[in-house]
Parts: sequence; structure tokens; C-alpha cells
Amino acid sequence: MDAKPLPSSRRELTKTQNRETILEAARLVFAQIGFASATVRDIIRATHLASGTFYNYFKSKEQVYQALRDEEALVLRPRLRQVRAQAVTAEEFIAESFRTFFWFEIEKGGAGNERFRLDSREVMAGFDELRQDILAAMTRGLLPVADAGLLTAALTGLAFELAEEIKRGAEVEKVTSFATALVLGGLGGLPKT
Amino acid sequence: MDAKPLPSSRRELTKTQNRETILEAARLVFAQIGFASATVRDIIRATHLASGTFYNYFKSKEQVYQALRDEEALVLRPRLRQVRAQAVTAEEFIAESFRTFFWFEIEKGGAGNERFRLDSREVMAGFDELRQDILAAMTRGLLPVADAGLLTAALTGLAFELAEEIKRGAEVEKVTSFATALVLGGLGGLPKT
Amino acid sequence: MDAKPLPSSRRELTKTQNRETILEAARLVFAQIGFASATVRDIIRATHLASGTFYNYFKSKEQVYQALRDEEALVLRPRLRQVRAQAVTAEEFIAESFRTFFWFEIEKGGAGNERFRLDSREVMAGFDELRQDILAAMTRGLLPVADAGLLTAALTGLAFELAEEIKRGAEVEKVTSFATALVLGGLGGLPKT
Amino acid sequence: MDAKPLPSSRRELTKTQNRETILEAARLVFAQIGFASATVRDIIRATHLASGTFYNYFKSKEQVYQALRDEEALVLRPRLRQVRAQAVTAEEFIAESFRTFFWFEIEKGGAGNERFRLDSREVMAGFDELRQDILAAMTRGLLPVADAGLLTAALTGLAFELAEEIKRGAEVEKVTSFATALVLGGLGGLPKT
DNA sequence: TATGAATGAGGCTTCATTCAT
DNA sequence: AATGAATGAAGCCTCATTCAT
Repeated sequence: MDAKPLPSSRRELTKTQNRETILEAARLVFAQIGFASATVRDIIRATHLASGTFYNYFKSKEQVYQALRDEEALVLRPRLRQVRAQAVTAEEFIAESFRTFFWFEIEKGGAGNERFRLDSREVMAGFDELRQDILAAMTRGLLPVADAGLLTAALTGLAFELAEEIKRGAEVEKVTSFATALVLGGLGGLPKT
Repeated sequence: MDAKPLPSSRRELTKTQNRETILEAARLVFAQIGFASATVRDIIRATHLASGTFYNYFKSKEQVYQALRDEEALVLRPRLRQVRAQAVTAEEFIAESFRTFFWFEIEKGGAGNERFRLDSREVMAGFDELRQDILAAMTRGLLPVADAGLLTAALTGLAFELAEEIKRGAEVEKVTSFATALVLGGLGGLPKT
Repeated sequence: MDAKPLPSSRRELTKTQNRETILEAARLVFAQIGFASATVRDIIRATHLASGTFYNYFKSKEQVYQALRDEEALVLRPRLRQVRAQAVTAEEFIAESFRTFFWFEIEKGGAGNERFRLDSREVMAGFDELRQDILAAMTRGLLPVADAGLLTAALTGLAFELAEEIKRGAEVEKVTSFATALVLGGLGGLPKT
Repeated sequence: MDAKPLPSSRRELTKTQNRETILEAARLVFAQIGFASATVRDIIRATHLASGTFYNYFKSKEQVYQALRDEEALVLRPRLRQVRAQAVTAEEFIAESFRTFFWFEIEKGGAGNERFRLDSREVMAGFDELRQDILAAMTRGLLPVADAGLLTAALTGLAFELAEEIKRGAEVEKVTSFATALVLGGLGGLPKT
């Protein structure tokens, strides 16, 4: 069941640790200065490792990015699929999706430079998964039938932009309620503040 | 009527043209590879000009970006303010805002690489203007009273993400209807596709 | 008798003025940042003229430098020759040389960046003239016979280094007395402060 | 005994050698075209190293210069202090100072371009040390009491300008005698050539 | 003659990547 | 594996100089 075997020797351990060190440094650097302006050197400098060591683990900045994405996706996407699958009302479907996403964004650690955030929409990669889940929910009558592609985009846009508000200090629950109310009932149903 | 006098000589003309050439090249380059990874050289290479010429017009990539932003903001923001000010129903307020934004995004042309789009959200420096207009609309009873900050973020997120769908081929009117229906009435009021 | 005819028309006048403008700007710039690091652009920028205009008057920075040197030499060297020729005692020969040089350095205008000062030893170009005058003075019994080359160098070194002290605030007369006493009688004959 | 441990591996050795290579090249370049007009590229071109390598050792031309100065000062200044401290007569004080300085200048090798010489006067950062030693010598009765600042400047000027004569071929001992005689007894006491 | 925009050479520096140790 | 110095391509920018107006 384990995707990766546990490190089985001292050497293995170090190997795993170095990889993690690099990923952690990259996450930090990307968050601070953005993926595009980050350099491999920046990542190495955020590390106690030598420059050559980087290349023992990754071929390029892009590859680190992929790894980071995969790691995040590995955590977030299953969580999202689960809450959506378990939803028995539209309200649950929507609210739990937002709530899960918002908490994850917080958990990821706040810094959150705009550039990386944006790129991080790809992290979600779960765009397609969301559309599929929406379609499934329409099929099973949970959500009214509508253009699934547009709805997916709409929810994504709401989620990312509202997540920014949370990073700026808004409360998760408040934002979740707001987003859910907006999606379920539109302007008319919004909480009165 | 012209704010700036027209070029008054061959020389002035060339100067104006070169500036435009650079801006146009920059727009293209930013759209293709994103602002952050674009280099001044990339921009120069996308023109027929010599490298030094760039610096006769702009001090840096950032400055070109500003010029581009200002140019766009100068066009888009007044349009948005106007449609919002003239709106006499919530439906008009919402629909016209989306429609105006979507048409503008198309007009701008750009392939629209994700990275630039994001940065280009600053183009909307009109974020604040939107919030103010929303507050004003709430005051005059056009929109129901709610958290203006969150609503601003929500509309922004919807607008940018749905604009992507349009760039991918969706029809402006269809997306406008969808977005408007979602905002006004939530999931329940969405067009049946 | 005039080396240069006076400007005879408006155009001539402007021409002369522009030349002077450039020379003046160059003098300033050289004094501030040194000849070697000064650029033609720096000189032009210190002027109200256009870059192209510079080349109507001088081919390069070096040529401006030459012109500046010539101008200075035209003033200083004849003065020095004269005082040395008129000297009837060794004391006069030495003292008047120093005094003349020191006053000239002050007159030139204080700023006096080290780099330009040094280069400006070439301005003196009168190195050879000094040697010849020393030889002549030895011949006519004014100065004791000794190695004229070394004496020339010695006086030059004294003059330039002590001129620095003057620029730092020492009084011309005091420094002149000091230098003269040192050269005529050595340490033993120096003023007691 | 060594302040710095000797290079302990092939690698360390190369590193030390490269540093020396760069310093040597810089010394040469500065001597030939002067510090101010020298470029980092000039220095690199005078080595077999790649451009980037320069920056593994120094951040800028200025830093190389500092290193060069420090290296020289480290050698010259203690020597000068020592001979001045050990002097028991005025003649020794003066003669040994000149002699030491002249030999050092020869030892340094350099073609000795004027510009570099001047800047290199800073090498003598020992200017202050000289003044202090002069004051001390006046106090202990070795030198007659006089204006120490002017005397310092005078000796410095003599030393640098006469060093030029040596570089042009004059003999060290002859120049030393000349300078010493001039300082001790003035024109009257100069050797008859 | 004066102008000032265009040019491209060339200086400075950082970067990704290699490779000997 | 880990190291980190070497490399040279490539980015940034300023410069001297030309030349159309």
C-alpha cells in the first residue's frame, strides 16, 4: 500500500532527507519570489547543500516544481474527491469543497506570493477532476444541470480569489459561508455581513 | 481634442512608431512566456530594433509593463465605471460588468498565457474601483447589502477565470449569461445549457 | 598679436561659445570623476548641447583633454618660464617657481579630484622646460651644479604633493616658505612651524 | 607558523593558484592601462580563465585592487616602520626610508604607468604612519622640529617622483643619495653628479 | 551647424550545468 | 553520493559614434 518504501538504511535516509530539503527550499523560494524568477541557485542557497547535489535529485527547476505539484496534489486532490463524493446535498458539495480548499491553502503556509499562487492553480490539476465530479453530481441529481465547464471555471475562480482574501486575514468559515451562499442562491442569499 | 499632439515630423513619427513597436512586442512576449520569465532581450528580439534602442524608450522590462498596464487601464477602467454607474438594476450592474470585461479581454487579443493573465490582474487596478462601486450600489439599493470585499473578490475571480474559458473558445454572450445568472440567483437559476 | 582672431559674426560667436562650453564642462567632469572614468556622455550631459554637437568640435575625450592641457599650459608655462628667467638668486628661482605653481593650482579651481590632479602633471608638460631652465641656471651660476634630471623630478614631486596640502587648506605662503627652505637648506633650515 | 594553512589538496592548490593568477593579471593590467580605465574583462583576458571565474574570487575590480593594495602594504609598511624606528641619525631615517621604498617599487616590477602609480600612492596608506614616525623622530631629537604635515607631503612627493626616475633607469643608490642629500642639506649639499 | 534617435560593440554579472576530487 | 570551482552562454546596460532631419 505504501507508495514509497521507508528508507531502509542510513544512506537511504540521507537521500530522502536531501530530496525533502530541496523540495522544502523550493517551496519557500517559489512562494517568496515566484516560480518564474526563482533560479536553481536560489533554491540551493536556501539549502545547506552544494550546487552539484541538486542535480543528483532533479534535472531542473521545472522538475522540482513538478515534484512539488505532485506532492501537493497527492494531498489535496484525494481530499477534495472524497468530500465531493460523500456530499449528499448541493450545499455539502459546494461548502465542503471550498472549506477543504481554503484549509489546504492555509496549511500550505501563508507567504503566498501572487506569482506562485497563480501558477499554483496548476497545482490543483484537479480542474478536470472537479469537472468530472460536477458532471457526476448533476447526473445523480445533486446539482442542477448546467454547463459543467463554465461551472468548473466559476468555482475555481471563486476559490482562488477568495483564498487570497483568507490569506489577507479573512476567516475561513466566513468566506466559506459567503462563497457557498453565493453559489447556491446568488446575491440575494448572501449573509448580511 | 488630442491630449498629445500628433507627431509633427518624420522623426517624431518614427519615434512614436518605435515606442509602439516595443510595446506591441512586449505585449506579445509577456503573453507568450509570461512577464516574469520574459527578458528585455526577448522583447528586443521580437522587434527589428537594436538592443540599445529599447533603452531610449524604457528603463526596464518593468517600465514597459507599466506602460502596457496604464494603456489598458486607461481604456478598461473608465468603461467599467461607466456601465456600473449607469446600471439601474442589479442584473444590469452584473451583466454589463462581465460583458465589458470579457469583450475587452478579447479585444486585447493576446494568446493569454496564464502567468501574464495573473499579473495582468493588476491591470484591473480597478479592483478598488469595483469595491467602491459595489458599496455605492449597495447604498442606493441596487445590490443587497453584503460583505463588499468578499463580493469584489468573488466577481474578480469569476471574471478572470471565465475569461479564460472565452479565450478557449466559449462565446461571450453565453458566458456572460452564465456568470450573471450564477451571481444573481445561484446554481438554481443557471441556464439549462 | 592675438593668437586667435576675435569672433567676427554671430555664428562665429556661437561656435566659440560652444567650444568653451564643452571645455568647461570637461574640466568640471574630469575634476569630479577623473579623466579615465569620464565618458563623452558625461561631458555632454554637463552641457546643454546635443551629443552630436560634441563631435563638431572634438573627435574624442582625449582631444578635449589635449585642448584643456594646451589651454592651461598656455597660461602656466609662460608664467613659470618668466619667473625663472628673471630670478637673480637661487632663492628667487625656487620660491617664485613654487609660488607661481601653487597660485595657479588654486586659480584652476579647487575641486581637484586626485585622479585628475595626477594626470594633470602632464598638464605641466613643462617638465622639460623646467629641466632646461635648471640647466641654464646651473650654467649661469644661479644654482649649484647637480643632476638636473633628478632635481627636476624632485621639484616636481614636491610641487605636486605640496599643492595637495594647499588644496586641503594650507596657506600658500607658508607652504612656499617651507618648500623653498627645504630645497635651499634642507631639514636644518626649515621654519620652526 | 603560517597564518593560512597551506593548500591541502590538489583542488585547494588550484584555487590558490587561480587567485594568484588573477591578482597577477590585475597588477599587470593596472600598471599598463591604469586602474581607472582597466575593466574586469581586461583582467580576465590577461589570464587563461573564464569570465565567470573572476567572480568566484572577487566581486569587482575594486576588490582586486584592495587585495593588491593590502598585499603590498602588508609588505612595505612594516619594512618602512622598522627602518625608521631603528634609525639613530637623521641621515639614516631619511636615507633608509627612501632606499626601502625605491627597492620595493623595483621589486613590484610593474612597468608603472603613471595613473596606477598615483592611485597606488594609497598603497602608502602609510602616509599617516610616516607622519607619526616623523613626529616621534622630532620628539626624540632625531629630526629638527618643523611642520610634520608638510614634511610628510614633501617626502612623499619626492619619493614617488624620484621612483619614476628609477623606473626610467636611474640607479637606486644614486637617487637615494641625491634625495637624502637634498633633504638633509638642500641644494648646496647635492652630490656634484 | 545643431540635433538626438539608432546602432551594435562591449562592459558587467549571474546563471545552469559539468566534472574532478 | 556530495562537493564546489570552472565554465561560457546569456542577460543587463551604457557607451561612442553616426546620420537623417
